[in-house]
Amino acid sequence: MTTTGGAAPTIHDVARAAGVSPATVSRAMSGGTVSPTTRASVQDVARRLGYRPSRAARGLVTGRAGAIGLLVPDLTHAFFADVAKGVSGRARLAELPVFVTDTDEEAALELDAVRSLRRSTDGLLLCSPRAGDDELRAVADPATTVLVHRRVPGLSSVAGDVAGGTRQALEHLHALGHRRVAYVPGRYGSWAGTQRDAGLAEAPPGVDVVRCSPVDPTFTGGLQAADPLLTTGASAVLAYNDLVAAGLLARLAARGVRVPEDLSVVGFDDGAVAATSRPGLTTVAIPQRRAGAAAVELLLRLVTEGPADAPPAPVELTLATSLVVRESTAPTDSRGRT
Amino acid sequence: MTTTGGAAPTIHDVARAAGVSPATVSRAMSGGTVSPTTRASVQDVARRLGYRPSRAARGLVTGRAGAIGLLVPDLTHAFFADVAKGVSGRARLAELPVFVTDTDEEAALELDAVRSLRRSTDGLLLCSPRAGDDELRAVADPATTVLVHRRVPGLSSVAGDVAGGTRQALEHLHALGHRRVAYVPGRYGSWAGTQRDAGLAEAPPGVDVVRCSPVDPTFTGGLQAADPLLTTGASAVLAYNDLVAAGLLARLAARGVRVPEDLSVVGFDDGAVAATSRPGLTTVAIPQRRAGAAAVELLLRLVTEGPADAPPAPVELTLATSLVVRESTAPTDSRGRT
DNA sequence: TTGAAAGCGCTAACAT
DNA sequence: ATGTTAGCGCTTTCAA
Repeated sequence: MTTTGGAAPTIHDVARAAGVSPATVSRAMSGGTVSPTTRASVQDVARRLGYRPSRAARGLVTGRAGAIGLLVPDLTHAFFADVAKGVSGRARLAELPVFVTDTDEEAALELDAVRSLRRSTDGLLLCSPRAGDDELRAVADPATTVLVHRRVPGLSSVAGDVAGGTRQALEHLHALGHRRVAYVPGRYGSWAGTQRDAGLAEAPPGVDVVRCSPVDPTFTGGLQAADPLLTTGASAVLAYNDLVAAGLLARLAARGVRVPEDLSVVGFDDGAVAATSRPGLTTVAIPQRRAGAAAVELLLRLVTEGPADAPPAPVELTLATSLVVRESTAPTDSRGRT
Repeated sequence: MTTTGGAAPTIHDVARAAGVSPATVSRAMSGGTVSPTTRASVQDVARRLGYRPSRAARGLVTGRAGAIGLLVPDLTHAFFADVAKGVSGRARLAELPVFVTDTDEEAALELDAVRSLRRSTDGLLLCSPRAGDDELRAVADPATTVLVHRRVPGLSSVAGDVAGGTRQALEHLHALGHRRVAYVPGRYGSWAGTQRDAGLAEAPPGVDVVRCSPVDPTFTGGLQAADPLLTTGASAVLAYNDLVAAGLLARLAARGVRVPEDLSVVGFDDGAVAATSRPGLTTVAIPQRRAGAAAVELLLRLVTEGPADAPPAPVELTLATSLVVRESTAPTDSRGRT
């Protein structure tokens, strides 16, 4: 701590030192009606004393916590870490502290966290929640909740255009001459998985999509998927995400299958792995960071406009995805070449 | 929201519904002196009403915020993400919400965040802070601050035994017959860098350590370091961290240098990259997750025992590191083989 | 074992 | 433009 004597200064300390009433200090600090002179002098005193209004006290009277909450399934997953960074950065601009909870991919922990955080925040950001639609609706207030990378009817959300991105990837492969494309799905029943399916359903005419067995959306999952994949006769593969793609790459290299000469590989997410794998991974980029920032903005809007009493119509924001082309995809006529 | 009518129930609502005074409800919820009968009935009513004590109100009277803060330089860096996950998990056990702030590797943002969070938390965890020792001491209260992966005299901390880990790596290489080991340092002046230097200074006799130019502690930094490295005549290289090692691997492969046959490579941190790079990276594992959890525990201890008035002696915890041996290191007598 | 009363630090009417 | 008053939801003496 700095040289200050003891406890943190209160609004009364500032008031006394500035020779005004606490109410005036309050007005001077927030944007109340005060003469420019007093405002300046009060703020000066406040600064000198190192005065910071107590969030607790303010929250108690205003009914706003002055903080928001963010729930993610796994902070160590690059995708969620990016979202969290976006949230943190945008929240800092608004001088809004963020409670972050890692829910360990557990729906139950998620719902617990929502219940306990609801009370101490002005709003919640739920990133790719694992809980079911009904559970979420039961526990989340539509007026103060924004989903990220997930849609639930009745709740506001910000999500990447995953279906569109999937289509882009297929078009890219189609243009390269691929006609038989394998798809390695992740876990069943996730929103992101459903979106990919929607994209696959709109494959360009002439493109056959072969579904492999689902695997864990991890590097290990990719390792597992490689061998079965080679029996499908596909000339290209679309992986559930970059991690799975990286696992594929590793196992394919071990099997002596050359990428992209023998097989083209496309990932999903454009995480750090995509740029650092060998060969560099062609992948569908989702703007997670922007999604996080956008979610904060949307929440701020909801919470600000919210008290208009009427049940607010949920807002659904879609962020464009884009295909990042690297070295893991090539035209089919390069097959068999050295 | 659930079916509740309107605002969140207060202690008065519970008191009324249970036919007791608010004071009794308070005692029943916390561990006060209440008859078992009343306690049970009050808790029952509270549960039925979905009552959650307001943190703000409680904090106002008790002087404790009932929350802690965590500052990290970059949430998307695997190392810090792991720490954050450890913190989040341990804090959940204590039912302690965590304010997380990504400070974008900026000392100024860090110090701002400390100042603004100090007031609304019971304690702060500073992970690898970028600010200088004096700045940190000026702004951080020793009684309520724990550093993670950094030491500053006068402040409590939890850190991995980086120097020891470096020594382990050198011993491993020495045992494999390497006598000339290159070291690729990261940025100047970081605590972690200093620790590695300390370990390097105790290299086994007979081992020559060649310092390369420092690079950004990233994949790109590793790419840059590879070519100069090859001019040093070293048979093995110790990289600042796994990312740099991965960059080295990529560039070495492009240059036709085989790892580990022609050159052994050792990383640092044992992040996800280490296991998924090709070849798998021998690396010094630091238990970041446990460090995060341990930091929460230490903070809890400080804050609990703290009010013993006397300036508490800073506690410095050291966590053991361990060498994870994978495929990127081999005996020197394998050099030149196919 | 329980209740009554005071007050934590702040903001928001309401006066002036 | 500023001061006075009341009270947010809770815990904590102090009495009973």
